[in-house]
Amino acid sequence: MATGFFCCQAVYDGAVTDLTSAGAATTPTRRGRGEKSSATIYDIAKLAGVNPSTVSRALSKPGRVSAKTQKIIEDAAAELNYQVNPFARALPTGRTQTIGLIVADITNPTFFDIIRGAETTGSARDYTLVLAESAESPETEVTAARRLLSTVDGLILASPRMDDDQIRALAADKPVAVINREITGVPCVVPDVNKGISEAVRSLAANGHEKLAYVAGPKQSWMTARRWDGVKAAAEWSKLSAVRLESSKPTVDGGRQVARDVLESGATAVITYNDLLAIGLMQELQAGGMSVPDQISIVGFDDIFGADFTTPALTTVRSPLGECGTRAVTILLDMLQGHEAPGEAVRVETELVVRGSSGRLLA
Amino acid sequence: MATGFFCCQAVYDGAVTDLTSAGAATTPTRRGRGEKSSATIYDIAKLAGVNPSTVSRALSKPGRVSAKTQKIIEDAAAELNYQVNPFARALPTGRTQTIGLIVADITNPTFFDIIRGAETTGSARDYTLVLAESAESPETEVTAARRLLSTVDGLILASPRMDDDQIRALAADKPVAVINREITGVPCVVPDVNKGISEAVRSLAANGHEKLAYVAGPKQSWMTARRWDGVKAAAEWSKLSAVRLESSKPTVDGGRQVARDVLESGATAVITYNDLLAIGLMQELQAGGMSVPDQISIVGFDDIFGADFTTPALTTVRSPLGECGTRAVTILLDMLQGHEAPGEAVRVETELVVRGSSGRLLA
DNA sequence: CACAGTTTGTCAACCGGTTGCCAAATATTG
DNA sequence: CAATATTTGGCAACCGGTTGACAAACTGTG
Repeated sequence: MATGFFCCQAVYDGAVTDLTSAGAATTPTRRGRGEKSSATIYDIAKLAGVNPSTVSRALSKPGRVSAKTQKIIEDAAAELNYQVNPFARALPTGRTQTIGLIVADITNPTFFDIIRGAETTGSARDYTLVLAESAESPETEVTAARRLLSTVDGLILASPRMDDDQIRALAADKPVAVINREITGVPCVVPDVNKGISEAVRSLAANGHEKLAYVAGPKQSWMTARRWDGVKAAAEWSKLSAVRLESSKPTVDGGRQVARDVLESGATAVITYNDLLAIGLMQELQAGGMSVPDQISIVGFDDIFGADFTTPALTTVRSPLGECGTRAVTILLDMLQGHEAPGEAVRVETELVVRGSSGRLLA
Repeated sequence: MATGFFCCQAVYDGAVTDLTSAGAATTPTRRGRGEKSSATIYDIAKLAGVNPSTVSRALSKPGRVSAKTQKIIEDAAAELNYQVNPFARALPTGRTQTIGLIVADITNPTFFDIIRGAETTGSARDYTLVLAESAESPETEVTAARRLLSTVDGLILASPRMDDDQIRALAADKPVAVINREITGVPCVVPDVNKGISEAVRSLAANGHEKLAYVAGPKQSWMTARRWDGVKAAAEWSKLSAVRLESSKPTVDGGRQVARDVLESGATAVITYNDLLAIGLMQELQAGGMSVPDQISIVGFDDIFGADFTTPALTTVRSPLGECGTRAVTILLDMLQGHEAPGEAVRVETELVVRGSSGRLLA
């Protein structure tokens, strides 16, 4: 039952540290064992000759005190190098200036951009990000979410593994935004796969492919179904046949393992649930003597870090994951300011990034 | 610099939410439906028929209350689904059960493993990780560190960019651990590059290489100097000549740009400051018609995610970054329990991972 | 059974801000 | 200039736990 939180708002910076006590009253603060004690609004009040509540108002309620006292108080705060104590502030108000983000796997590169997008957007609006990992387990995820929820102002779930009702329960408590999944009644940000997928399928069709395979991801992933739907529809439209293959896990290793099935399927073009599968698949096929893209074209999904490290570099449907993070934070912070949550899921565009792993069939 | 906006009218909610006008003496928390409003120790005290302070002791000071009341209180807590309010606890004690981690760049894969190691080790001991990014800027880093420091129990700096004295100043305030850099007086965890580097250089020498180039990283990186020292020493020992080349930035792109200098240097084997440089360099050399490793061998550093996506896969000196994260957290938590900080820097071993990008010279 | 020594629970004072309420100070108006 | 409206600052009660001091309830002993 670890709990974490925190916040920070560092408004007053600039003055040098201590050493200049200017000895007026008595040395005010002393604390338990940490030598360094930061100034409190009481110290400021004493220095400025006003009441602590006036200090509080001056520093948080703009316009509530006269410009004159405002100035006096700000000067005193600067001199004492004052920083609000986030805990003291959070206790009565419940506001923590913090948002939580839960991802399934910290080391999965898919989430890197989401994390960064969220962090950047959050700190631009003076919110701090607290990160937690669910280790791909729905149970851990629920626990982490509950835990986090009590210490943050809002929560973002990226590709959550728990079920819809659990998410709705969380959302009933505090603002929640979901990335990479659609749940009615909860604000969601999802990449709209259709554009990217149709571009991919059309490009494959134009290169002479007729038989397409889709390598699916984890069963409990909402996205794997959406992507398969998209591939099926686009293939139909382009008059290609499409077959769905299952992978054991959505990793490089899973991609290697599915290579056999891919060959057996007779498909000449493959779209995978994510880039890791595509990379593993490509490695295994190449190891078996196949030439990519001359004999088989491979298209990944997401455009993760490293997708262009391969030879040939991976063609992939890019999901704007950073934007997803940004959007989710924006929605959340807007909700915290009293805005309505968007009724519809927010959709962000995907697009095909053509690199070397897809092309004309030479066989 | 106006930070806090006025909002929030959520006052001490006595009984605003629901319709139970009632209005008897004291009915602070109603718990008609599930775990909506979190229970406090006062609720538990009432239910268990004891004083709140007894509840507090039962829940945090093991052995301070009798086994009998302990049991009663625990049952009551369980029934009310009690969770401590971290803010309320942090206020008087200053302890937050939280540690901060500052990295230069969230999207730099070098840090992924550090983050994961720290997160895992931390949550195993009931600490939560708070992540901040310095965006490679020393100033941002100092600000972030100061800000974080006031809200966490301890701080970890991974590859810090600020200068030694600033770090010491932080460390004077609260426990601080540093990764990837050595600073006297501050607990540090650093990969011991010597073993990995000598393995690499010896392997290159054994493959017939005589002229070695080292592609350096950012000037302000402490590690780039250490690695160059290691390469120089090992080269001397193995009777190779070694030349140092500068890169513009430690990224794939920086690696591409340095390819010219590498060719001009006449070296047949290259060790780079990190894997990204190695990957970029390899891409550029291959694009120019060079064959790796037949004409030139490339050895990276760190063994980041994706280092084996390349063709040939990258030979690299692996730094156990996850272990660095783990160790740093362990040191920090031990310090928080009153242990002494280790006097010497903690060294973790590096090792050569031989893949396809290094080998015998055929030219 | 009285008495000193231990446990165990209670009281009350914090930690550092926030905010409803009220009175004093100031501004506006007839 | 008096009367009323509006600011502005102070008081004090919180938020939910922690902890030192102390008394009541037990324990063991002579």
